[in-house]
Amino acid sequence: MPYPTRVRPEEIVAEARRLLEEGGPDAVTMRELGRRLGVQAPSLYFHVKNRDALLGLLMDQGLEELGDILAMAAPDSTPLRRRLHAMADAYELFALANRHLFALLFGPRLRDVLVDDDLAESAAAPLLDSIRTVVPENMVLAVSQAAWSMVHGHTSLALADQFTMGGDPAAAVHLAIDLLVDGLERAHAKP
Amino acid sequence: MPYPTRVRPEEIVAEARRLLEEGGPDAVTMRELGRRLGVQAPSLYFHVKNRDALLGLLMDQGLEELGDILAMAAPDSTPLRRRLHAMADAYELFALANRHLFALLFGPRLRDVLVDDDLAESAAAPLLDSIRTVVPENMVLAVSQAAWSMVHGHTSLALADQFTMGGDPAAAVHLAIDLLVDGLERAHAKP
DNA sequence: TCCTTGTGCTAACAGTGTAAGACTTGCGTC
DNA sequence: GACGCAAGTCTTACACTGTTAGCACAAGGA
Repeated sequence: MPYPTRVRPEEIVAEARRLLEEGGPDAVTMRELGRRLGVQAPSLYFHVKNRDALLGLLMDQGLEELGDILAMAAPDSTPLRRRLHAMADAYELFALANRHLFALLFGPRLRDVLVDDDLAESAAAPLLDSIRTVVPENMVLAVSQAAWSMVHGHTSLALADQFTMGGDPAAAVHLAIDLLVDGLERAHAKP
Repeated sequence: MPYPTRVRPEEIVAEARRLLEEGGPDAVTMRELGRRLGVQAPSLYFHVKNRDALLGLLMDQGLEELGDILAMAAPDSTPLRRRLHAMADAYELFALANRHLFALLFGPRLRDVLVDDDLAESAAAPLLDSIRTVVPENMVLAVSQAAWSMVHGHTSLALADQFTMGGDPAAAVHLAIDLLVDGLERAHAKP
């Protein structure tokens, strides 16, 4: 290292994430980032292609964490109903603890920024595996998409503060999951 | 009007909406807006408090349209299942035809911008009314929230291009709706 | 004719992302 | 020790953003 390196890429990503959660996407500016890292803004471009690419790195990191959390939340042994409830809760918990990162992940696609497909796939794996235990293979995808839609919808509506009419939206999701599982178990006697 | 007025507020909103759909939120800049309306950017501030307020007006407009569309899509006469399917399709159609406006409506809340509560309430009315026909009053809210979550989740995931694993996500939603309605009808024999 | 009022203008400020190019510092080699 | 090379940082600059302040103009009423 031929120069007293003042900042490493991981530090940039870490600080950017802090900035993101503190003040939303608009708060992660290259200048403020540099300021906090004791470096001029343009210097950051040596380590990171540009701001969008940096956000892309944050997205990768977020997706990986989300995948881990979902995997942890749903151990194989428990019955489907419980697994889905646990995953739904974990999904929402992650979103609440990382509002802006979550919004970044599932918001309008950043131009020219795409997350790693493998990451996305492995994040989805726990859900697919759960569903597979109770439904014939040719319906796994559809049912998984339905369940994901359900949980994701509830989460992003809750995040956007859209449940202004009261009630207990989280309970509503659990109820819907139960209805869904009931219907599936009745329709397809498990082999 | 003591001066040859060059631009009216409705025109500003209309042009802003065009800008929004053409290039996303970042494309609606005060200067480009002025350029298209034959007016300098600062002049717009005479008619509109600021950019965020302008986006707020767009949101009001969008919410109203969405409400109308949902109301049209679900005539009272048809059975619940069909109504929900129709509303789900309409919801998605609106979102696809107004991607960025939809993202604005349900994305992370703009600071200091809140949409008209009455508008939101009347947009939600058709769904609530539909649900009411098949479920006891004390469950209407929960079931409505579940259905909305379902449809909204599917829509925003589709919009964000997240269904990369193939399948037919729209069909998955319809399937889930059917399971939900089946479960409800079985559990609560309608009075 | 003059004054008020509505509407527009220009100029300016502070902030943004980022490209270009100059500089510092340390290592490896003669 | 001197030299060059390359990594990492710096300064400078440009074009763009939202927004405010203050001025200019046109028309209608007195």
